[in-house]
Amino acid sequence: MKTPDKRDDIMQATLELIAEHGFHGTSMAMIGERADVGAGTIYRYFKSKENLINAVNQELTEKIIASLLQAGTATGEPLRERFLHLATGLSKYLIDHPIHFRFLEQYYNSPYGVNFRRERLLSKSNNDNIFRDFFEEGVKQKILKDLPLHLLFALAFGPIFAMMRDHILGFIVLNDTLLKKTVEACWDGVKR
Amino acid sequence: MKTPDKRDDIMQATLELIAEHGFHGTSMAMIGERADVGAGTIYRYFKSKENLINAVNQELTEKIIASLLQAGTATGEPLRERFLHLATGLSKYLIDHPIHFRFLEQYYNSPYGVNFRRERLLSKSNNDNIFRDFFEEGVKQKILKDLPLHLLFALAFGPIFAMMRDHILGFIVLNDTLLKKTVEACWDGVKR
Amino acid sequence: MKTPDKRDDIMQATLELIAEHGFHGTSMAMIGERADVGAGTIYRYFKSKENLINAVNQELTEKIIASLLQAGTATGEPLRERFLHLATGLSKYLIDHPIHFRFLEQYYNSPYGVNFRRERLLSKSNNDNIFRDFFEEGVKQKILKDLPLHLLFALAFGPIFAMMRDHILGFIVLNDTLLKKTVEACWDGVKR
Amino acid sequence: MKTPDKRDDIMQATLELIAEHGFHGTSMAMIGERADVGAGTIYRYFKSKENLINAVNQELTEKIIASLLQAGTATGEPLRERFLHLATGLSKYLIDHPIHFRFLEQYYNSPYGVNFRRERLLSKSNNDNIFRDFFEEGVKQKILKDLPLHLLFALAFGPIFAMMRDHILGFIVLNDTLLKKTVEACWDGVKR
DNA sequence: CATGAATGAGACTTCATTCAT
DNA sequence: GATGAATGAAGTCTCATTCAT
Repeated sequence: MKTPDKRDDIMQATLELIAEHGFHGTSMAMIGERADVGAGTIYRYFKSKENLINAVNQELTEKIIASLLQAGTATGEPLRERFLHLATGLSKYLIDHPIHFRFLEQYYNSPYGVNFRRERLLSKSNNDNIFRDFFEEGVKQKILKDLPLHLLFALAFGPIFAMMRDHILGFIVLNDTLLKKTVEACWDGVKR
Repeated sequence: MKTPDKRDDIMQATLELIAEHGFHGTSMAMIGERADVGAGTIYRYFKSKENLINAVNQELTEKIIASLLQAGTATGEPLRERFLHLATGLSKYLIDHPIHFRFLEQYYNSPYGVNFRRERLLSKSNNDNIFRDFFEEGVKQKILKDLPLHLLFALAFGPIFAMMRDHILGFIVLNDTLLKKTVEACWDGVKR
Repeated sequence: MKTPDKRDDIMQATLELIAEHGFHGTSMAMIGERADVGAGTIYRYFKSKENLINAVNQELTEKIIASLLQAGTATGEPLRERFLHLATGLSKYLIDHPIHFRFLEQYYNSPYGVNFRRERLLSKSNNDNIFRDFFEEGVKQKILKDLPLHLLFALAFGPIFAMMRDHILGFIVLNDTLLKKTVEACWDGVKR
Repeated sequence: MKTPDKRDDIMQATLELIAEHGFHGTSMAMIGERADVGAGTIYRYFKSKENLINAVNQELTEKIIASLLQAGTATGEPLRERFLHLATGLSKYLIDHPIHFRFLEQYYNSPYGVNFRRERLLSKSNNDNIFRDFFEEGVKQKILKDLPLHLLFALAFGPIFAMMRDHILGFIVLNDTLLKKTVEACWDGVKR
């Protein structure tokens, strides 16, 4: 049975391989092999390796946002609850998809990614931006510390990314209790 | 008479280029050119590219630790003061040496670095380990949250690393006030 | 459609160049050029230079053995006749293929070859081993001198290899009469 | 205490290293180190690597000839005795100096050596040539087979060189009895 | 004289990309 | 459309040779 969509196979193979072997450890031949596709075929769907990787990044980002939007709570709830929901949702997503996290780390530390990196999750042009909305409202309500948005973002999610690295390396074993405590600690960091 | 500077020139060139172009974006030829040295000369001082990069990493790590030890405060002081000192010292070092930060990020995301990554700053074998001592004491005194060391570390310094990324990209402009607030917010994250 | 000849072209080019310029005098670029093939193409067929050279050696060895088996005489014949057949066959093959002889000399004097060298023609594991069989039977029948197999081999074929060297250098011009006399002289050396 | 003659040290180091690691496995740096001499110093005594190696070859050849001349027997003796003396002397020399043999094999199979190879031991210009004298006289007296000198040489010494290779590789263990038998077998090969 | 640091040509090998089938 | 054989630029590393000290 043929796979319905070769494009998806290629992207999935790319995601896995780059998460595992890093950027330059992944050759187009490897991707072709894993996706069960001729090396040349990749170029029917993507103009270049850079292009392919950017596409994977984009898709991943969209998936995460979608997941967060779904997990997002009604704007009516107290800000603290909304934060806990958001941060827990993000954490759980990353824990469930460590490969996505590994890929994004590789991506943002590559020459390809550095150009894309600018203003992703906090971008003004991104109307769906849940994070921006959340932080702006929190500052206005004087519930969050009076700091630039980027700093609030760093305080809120920096620990979660750092935690993920240790989790993937096996330095910590996360469970619901531990995760809950950590997310609450993040709240302590941003709340006034 | 030997030119002991040549070794330093090579390491400096490596540091800058890798910070700028990443790991695989930096060729030995580029390093040689920037250091004003024949490509083959590098191999008189370092056995391989990997070796050279490990040496740069080591030197950088030592410099940072030295800087922190110097900035470290007497153990007699209250824990909160010690933390603010430590975190501010680290932040200032990184802000003053953004290239060091960029290099280390590249390093820890490379196949070379991943082996070194394990337990560096928190290593038991590292007797000078200021961070470990600090966190262990804080937990014992019930001043810090009762969490695994790695998580405390993530809460305390995750925001600082995230902040550095945005700072380097120019998304935030840091001054002493802002830095002070951020570091205090980190304390809020870890304190009980 | 695949070009199965390309692999042969590469092996032929390797054979000729190494026979002529020796092992380290032959670069992969030279091989590519002579075979009318991009340098990188060689690596589609052979994992490394060492690999390629081993393959050429193997093929050559097989060809020689095949040629000898074909020239080999019925085991019923007198031992002397069998020897003359064998030695003449080998000599003629080498005279007809001086390049093969040059290559093998290079090969057995290279670090690559030295590992292969052990027990090739006399190997117990080589079931087709005509030489071993011949010598063992000759000793048992008390027709050949009572000496270790390796020494019998040296007595029988040492002169032929030495002759080949002089022949290739043009010091001697061989004809059938001369060859016949030489081979008979070799028999005088091994017979009791 | 300083070594009286650096030139000799360099040649000795070259001899040993090339015998052991082959031609291209021996770098000028290695030679310098083994000879306890700066790499650049070698060039005070020898114009180039090729030059140095040719010098070693020359010296070795002279040593062997000298050794043979010394071991050579009075021309009055029967030819058979003279041959046994000669061949045994050569064999013993090579067995006692396996490194010399290894070097010469490397040398004659290198692009450097191939140019020198022409007419060494049988050279007309070499007045001391014991071998040539011996064979010519033997043919004239109708004691040796009526064959070109090169072929007689191949028959007489080809087995000895082949034997040496196996001896060095450890395939045969030579003792006086075995050597005597082999040398006599060589005589069987050349005598009429 | 002696040194050995410095050099750069050149070796082997990989890989993103192309193109004939 | 799909393929994968072919390519050649570029990367890491070695080493014979030079030259300032």
